[in-house]
Amino acid sequence: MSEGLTIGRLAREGGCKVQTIRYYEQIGLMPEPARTEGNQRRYSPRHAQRLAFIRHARELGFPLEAVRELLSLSDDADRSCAAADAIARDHLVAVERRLARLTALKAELERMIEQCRGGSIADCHVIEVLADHSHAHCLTDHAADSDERR
Amino acid sequence: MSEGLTIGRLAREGGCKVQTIRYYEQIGLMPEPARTEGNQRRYSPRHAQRLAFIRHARELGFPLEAVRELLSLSDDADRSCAAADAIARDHLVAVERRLARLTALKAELERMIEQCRGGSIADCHVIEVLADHSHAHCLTDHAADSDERR
DNA sequence: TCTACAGTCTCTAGTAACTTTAGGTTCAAG
DNA sequence: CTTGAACCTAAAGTTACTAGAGACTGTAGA
Repeated sequence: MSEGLTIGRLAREGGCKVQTIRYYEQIGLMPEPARTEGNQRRYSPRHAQRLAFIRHARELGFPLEAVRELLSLSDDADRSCAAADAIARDHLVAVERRLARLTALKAELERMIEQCRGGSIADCHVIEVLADHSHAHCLTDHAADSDERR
Repeated sequence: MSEGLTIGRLAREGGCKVQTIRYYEQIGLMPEPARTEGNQRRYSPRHAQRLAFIRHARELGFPLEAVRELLSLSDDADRSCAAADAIARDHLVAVERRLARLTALKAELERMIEQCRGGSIADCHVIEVLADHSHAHCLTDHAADSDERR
């Protein structure tokens, strides 16, 4: 007869783990829900909505801090759209950088593998390419670093 | 008059931070270098080569564990190239998955931003798209999750 | 009503790959 | 001989969770 969703159901709906929800609560992204007499969390549809928002933003790759900002914007419907737009634009730029980098990596990996035609390590191109950075056939733009790592 | 590279110079050459080198030493990726009387590290060209290998592999996005394997393969020039090839192939698959995902994200972000034409949050599409996952215009393939996060 | 057992609770620690901080020591130049 | 940049160790912080331990709750079937 209990009211509301259990954390397990909410997790299934939101496409995440139970622990993730508790984690979001702990860091203040999700509000504390009601509890049963036995101290178990029971969630309302509003909670489900908020989790959906968070998960969707995360799936789009927004870092949690950006999600937090986005949430505070959406809580206050009168403010201008500009801030949300700026966050989205920033993120787009980051995504584009990562994309460019990954595309280059893919090309280089394919070339490395292409050249690997068995034989011993002594003339393995995979190893060789890695060992000698200045190798003429290195396509990677090393100026564009610290994107992948961040 | 000291022999060898200081850690600072090695870091500059390798394109990483001083602390990163100490970290690699700590986890056994870089061998312990000689020390001066005053206990400072002094590196040989061999160290520089090894760091270059590691950094290059990292730039290509290989996780440190893969780098470790690759290093042990390259230390032993008689073994078959097949293992290195397999690692590279695995990694290529991972890169391709991330690439596909990022491409979809970019499209969705662009669409979100495209639709944001000022106005208040109440009708901001950035927020709206995030809030309503089932929105018809959501392009993201949510089956392909857990790539971005990992 | 009893009992199983899946689900829940809190708390702590672990993950990758570093980065940062604190508090001190060494090196090389002027 | 003094200054200041570069170095040292050790420990904690970062992101976004994930996993485990050990105990408790909720509910469905016998």
